[in-house]
Amino acid sequence: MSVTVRFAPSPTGGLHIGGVRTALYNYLFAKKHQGRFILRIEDTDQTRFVEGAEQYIIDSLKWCGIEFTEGVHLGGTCEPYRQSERKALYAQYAKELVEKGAAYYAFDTPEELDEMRTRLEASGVKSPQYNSITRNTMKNSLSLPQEETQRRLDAGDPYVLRLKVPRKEEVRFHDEVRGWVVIHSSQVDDKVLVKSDGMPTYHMANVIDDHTMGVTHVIRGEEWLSSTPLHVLLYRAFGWENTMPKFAHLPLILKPEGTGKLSKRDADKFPQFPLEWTDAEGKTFKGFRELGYLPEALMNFLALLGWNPGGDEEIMDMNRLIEAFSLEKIGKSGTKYDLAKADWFNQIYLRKKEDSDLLPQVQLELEKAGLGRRDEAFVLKVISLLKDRVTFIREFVHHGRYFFETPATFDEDMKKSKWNEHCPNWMREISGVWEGLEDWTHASMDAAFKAWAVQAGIGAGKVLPALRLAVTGMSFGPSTFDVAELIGKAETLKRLRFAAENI
RNA sequence: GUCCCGUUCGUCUAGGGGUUAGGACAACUCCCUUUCACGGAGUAAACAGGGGUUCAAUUCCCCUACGGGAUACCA
Repeated sequence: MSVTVRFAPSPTGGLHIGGVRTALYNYLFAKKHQGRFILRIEDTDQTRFVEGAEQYIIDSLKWCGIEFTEGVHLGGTCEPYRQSERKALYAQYAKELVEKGAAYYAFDTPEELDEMRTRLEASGVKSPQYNSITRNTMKNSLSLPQEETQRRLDAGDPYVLRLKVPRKEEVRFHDEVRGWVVIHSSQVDDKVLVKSDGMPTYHMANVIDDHTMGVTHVIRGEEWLSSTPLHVLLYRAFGWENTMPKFAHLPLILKPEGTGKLSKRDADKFPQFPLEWTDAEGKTFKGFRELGYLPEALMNFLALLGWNPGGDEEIMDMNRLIEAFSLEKIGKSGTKYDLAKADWFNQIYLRKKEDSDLLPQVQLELEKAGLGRRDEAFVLKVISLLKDRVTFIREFVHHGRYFFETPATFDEDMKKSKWNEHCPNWMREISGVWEGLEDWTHASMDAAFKAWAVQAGIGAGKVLPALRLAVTGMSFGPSTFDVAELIGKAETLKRLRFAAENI
C-alpha cells in the first residue's frame, strides 16, 4: 500500500514552530515514499476557531516549501477536508458505534460531572474517571432504563456520546519511534466521542478521517502518545484494527530556558511563527520571514531538531533531507529550542545564494532604512563585499550604510584609540596624493598610499584605521580601498577632507 | 496524585558491551587579515545516581532522582 500521511492542525491561531516541524516530517516522509500528503483542518472546537488561521497555515507552509498533494486548499478525492464539513459522516459512524454497543449516550450535566469527581476524590480515589465502574452511577443509556433513555432522546435532552471502554483489556501498539507501548484499558476513561453540540471530539474525528482517507502513518507530537490507546480502542470498535495506521510520536520542542513544552504563549519571547501573526488581542508577532530567516535555513534547522540521519552531515537542503529521512532515526527525548544554531544555518544559506538572488531583498531593506533604491550594479558590489560578514539580510544596512550616505557620525571608541592629532593632516595629504590618481582602483590607491607612507616615514598601521574611520565612520568592514573604489573618487576625497575638519 | 514517555558536552546530536566517547552551534585561544568577517588550527566541555548481569557496562536489566506529556463536552 502506498504511503499516505497528513498534517491536521486546528485553526486556533498562528502555526507555531512545533507544528511546522510536524508538517515538515510528514512532508519528508511522504516525499521519500512518493506518497500522498493531506492537509486536513481539525476545526471541531468551534469555540476556539480563529478567523484567518486556516489561510495563515496554508501560507506559512507554502513559504516553508512544504507542499501537499491534496487538502483543504487543493481539493482531492477525500473531500471535504475540513472536519466541520464532515459532520454527517461522523454521525453515521457514531450511530454504528451505538448499534454495536461500543458507545453509549450520557446525559450528565457539567455540574453532575464535577460532583462525581469531588465525591470520588473525597472517598480517596486519586484520579476520578468516567469509566466501566463509575458509569453505573451516572445518567447514561447503560445505567438508565431503556424507556428513560428514549424519553430523554426524544425530548431533545442534551447528551454526549461516550466510548464504552472495556474493563479489562490490554492495549498495545507499536510506535515507530518508541517501540512497543502497553497500557491497560482500565487506565483509559470513557472518553466523549460526540459533544453535546453534535460535533465529534478530536479522537473520533481523527480516527474516522484517518481511516476514510487511507492514512497509513500518523506522525504527530508526543502530546498524543497518551491518547493513542484510546484511538487504538476506537479502531478496534470500528473493526478497523487490521488497517490501523502506524504511529510515530515526535519528541516535543521544549522552551530554551526553564522547563515545559514550547507554546504559542512564548511567542513574544522568541520567534515561533513562520510569518507575521496578529492574535485576537491585536498583538503582532514577527515571523521568521520578517526576521530575515531563509526558509531553507529554517527547514534545515528544524529537521535536525529531533531527527538525525546518523552521521556528521548537517547542511542538507530539502532534497537531501527527503533522501535521508527515516522514522527510525527520530529521537526520543525532548529538545530545547535554541535559535543560535538556526542563525548559523541562515548565515550558511545566505552565503550560498548568488548575489543577484539577494538583490531584491537587499534593495527592500535599503528602502526601508530610508537609503533609497540604488543602481543595481552598485548594490550588487556592496553585496559581494558584505555577504561574508552578515547573518541576516537586514544586516546589510547596518554594516553598509556608508556605501549609500556620507557618514555623519564616527565610531567613538575608534576615535579615542586611533585618531590622533596628526590624523587631520594625514587625511589631507592622502587626499592630495589620491587626487592625482589616473585610475581609481584598489590597487592604485594602495600603491599611492604606501608610497606616501614610506616617504612620510609613517607606519601604514598607524594611518589605516584612521583612514577607515574617515571613509566609513566605522571600526570594521571590508578593505577601505575597496570601499573607496566603489563610492568613487569624488566622494572619497570629500569624505577625507570632511573628516580632517570634523573628527 | 496516577498513568505514559524520556535522560551523552551549555545547546543540537553521533555512537554503542572493550572507543583517547565523535561532530556541529555557542564560548575561548592562535594563524590569516595593518580592521571586521570568511577561512584554517586549537582549547575547554558530557554518558543523572545507585544496584545488578558480565572477564568487561556509558551501552543490557532493576530502582531512585530529575525532566516532559497526559489526565476536558481543547486539539
